[in-house]
Amino acid sequence: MNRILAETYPDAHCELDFANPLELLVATILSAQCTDKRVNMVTPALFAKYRTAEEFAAADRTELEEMIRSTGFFRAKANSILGMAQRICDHYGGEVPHTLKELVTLPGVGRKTANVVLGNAFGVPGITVDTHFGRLTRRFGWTKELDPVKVEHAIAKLIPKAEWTMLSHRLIWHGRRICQARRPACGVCPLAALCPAYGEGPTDEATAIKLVKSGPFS
DNA sequence: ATCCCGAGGG
DNA sequence: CCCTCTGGAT
Repeated sequence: MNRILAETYPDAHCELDFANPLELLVATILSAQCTDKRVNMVTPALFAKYRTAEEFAAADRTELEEMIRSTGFFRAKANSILGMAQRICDHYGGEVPHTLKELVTLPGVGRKTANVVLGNAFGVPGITVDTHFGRLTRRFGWTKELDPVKVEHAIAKLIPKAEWTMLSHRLIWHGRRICQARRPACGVCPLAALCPAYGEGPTDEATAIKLVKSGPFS
């Protein structure tokens, strides 16, 4: 299945628009529970107004909230951006740090966000277990784990490190285009013949979680 | 386990 | 109406 994914999505890549590590970090924070398409609608104005960690840290909270409102969770995200920028100024000389350990100390930055920045801004192999990655690897029967960290470790044993970042992009692309949460398009899926969840696949994530827990996939 | 919190699809 | 979208902090 991994080989077919690679052949189907040879050019899969991060679909958030960014020009430097700081922009990617901000865009990834905004992408929580939000489509990247919508993130890309608010970031041009945002990145024109705030260009450095210093400028983000000095941003007016209300103005920042209004600019990112449509991405949802806007108060929490504004708070994360302000705190993250402040800490980058205080502890990292205004530059986005390059390690997972340092990145996850930033407010609003968890393991998933840190791996996105490492993989796409710094070229460090990383597995980014988001909603798509978890759903697809469970449907494929690659893992039964629900905890993102356990999913990450399980896949790390199955796939060579050099492929981690591209696999993440490919699963996300496939999840967006074909293997959608609510209505997977099994009829046009290039993995159909190999997929344990073909046809009788769950049609929504809540159902999927219940089925995985009761153990029909193995 | 629950909260944050908006937009779009079915 | 209900679910989902590249989660993280409490």
